Amino acid sequence: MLNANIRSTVYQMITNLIVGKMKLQPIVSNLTLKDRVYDRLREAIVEMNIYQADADLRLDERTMAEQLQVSRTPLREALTRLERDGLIEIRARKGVFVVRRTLEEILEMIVAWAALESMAARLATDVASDADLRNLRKHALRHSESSANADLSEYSDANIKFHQMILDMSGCALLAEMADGLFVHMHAVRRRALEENDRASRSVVDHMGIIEALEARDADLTAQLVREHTMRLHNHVRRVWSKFENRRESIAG
Amino acid sequence: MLNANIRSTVYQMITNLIVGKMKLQPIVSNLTLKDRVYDRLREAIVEMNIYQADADLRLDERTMAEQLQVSRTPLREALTRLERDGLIEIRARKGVFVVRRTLEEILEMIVAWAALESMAARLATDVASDADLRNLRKHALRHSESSANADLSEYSDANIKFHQMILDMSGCALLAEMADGLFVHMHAVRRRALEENDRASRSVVDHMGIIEALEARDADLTAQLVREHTMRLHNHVRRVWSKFENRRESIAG
DNA sequence: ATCTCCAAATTGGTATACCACATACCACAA
DNA sequence: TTGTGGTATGTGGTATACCAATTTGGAGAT
Repeated sequence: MLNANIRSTVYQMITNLIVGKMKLQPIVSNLTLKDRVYDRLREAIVEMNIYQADADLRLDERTMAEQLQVSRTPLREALTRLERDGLIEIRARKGVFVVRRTLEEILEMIVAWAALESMAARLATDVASDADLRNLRKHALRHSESSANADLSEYSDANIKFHQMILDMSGCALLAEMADGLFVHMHAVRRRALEENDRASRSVVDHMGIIEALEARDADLTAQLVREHTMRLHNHVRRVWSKFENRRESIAG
Repeated sequence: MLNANIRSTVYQMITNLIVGKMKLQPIVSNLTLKDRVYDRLREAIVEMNIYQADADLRLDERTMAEQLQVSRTPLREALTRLERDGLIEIRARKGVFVVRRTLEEILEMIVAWAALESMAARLATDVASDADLRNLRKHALRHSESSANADLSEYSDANIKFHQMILDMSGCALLAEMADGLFVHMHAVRRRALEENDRASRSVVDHMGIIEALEARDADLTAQLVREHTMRLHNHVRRVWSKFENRRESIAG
């Protein structure tokens, strides 16, 4: 099958050659089965509601291999990567399990996130272009309404986007990448955190303050505001989740 | 062989039981071949001088499998993890290559490190015990001489330890863990960075300032000093490495 | 009814065979 | 000599078979 695809692609190229107009192509994708399995599993795990009390955290290699129509070998290599991501845990002869993060771990992730984004914001005051800042302000204004309209689903996405924009504006790709790695683990947290009383409106105010500090090119102030903003989420999550943990019930349900 | 090891371990346990002196069992290590191969490869790669002009960055699966006396399967799973760590790159049907970080990437790692350790130091001003701080000061004093004695090898290790202590004192394991992940990539950088004129003595001064800020429990000042200290390394590396990059020579030789 | 113990099923771990693509090499022609 | 094409070989990718440890369930004893 793959062979046939390559053959037909090459055939197409030769045909183009004969006709005389050569354009060249990027040829075949380098994506291997392992990569595709990894992407699909990662997506599935992130979307899954792992904090449901009755959630099935157990993954069976042979079942998955059958569903994905691949052998266990590339599947296991994908699982190895997911394990390194901290999304699953592979216990020898016991099974593969999606990991449930503890409240403590979630809080630590938020702290790390605060550290990274705060530094990103600091750098951004120096390297971000005026156009970047205009973009950021535009984005924040456009979506500030959705928080008032209680359209929290939309605002949640816009909120995430806001923070990603700051990370990108730092010009330091690694900061953004590392923060992304943290976000993945907080999928179940992010939206819920907003769905609480006046969190959203407070968030809008914070964002405006950050934008103004950025526009003023005030590195220290910007870094401080971003850090405090994220640490407010930290405090909020600690307060709210404690209740759930104590009741030993679903956290994200 | 592995089987024999397990057998002898179990035999030991039974013997202990019969003799009457029960000690409890760590049982067999849950370390699988994959894990052990991963550890050994990681160590080997980190120790390897990848920036030598004539360094062989190519790794051959079958050769390694033979040397390690394991099949390619666990080896490849270890390689998958190393790839996710960013230490190697697996190119389909081309080979496995140890990645050479560019100057740009090294600089970004230092920035991220600064972000993490600065936050760690900030937290430490709040949660570190007085005993922790005494320990830190003792460590710094003990090794400040080696910088003067030009015993840079020893001071380099002590220097790393100093920063790890701060990360640990934050009480946030994730910060320390993420910083560790960055350190691995900078093995070839760290020592060299010190082996330059007065870097070491300047470093000692910085450290003392950080300790004093910690002891004063001044969060903002501590965070600032740690950040500035690491960013000085950033500037230093940028200046020094640029020469090497231009000459296209060894960086860590 | 309950407990003990063993055998079969389950499950991840490992070894091995084979495939398709990449590369190097070489024969041969211009 | 130089360039072209084919072919042999090497490499990572994948599939599959088997292994060892664990779990499970039920037969048999108490």
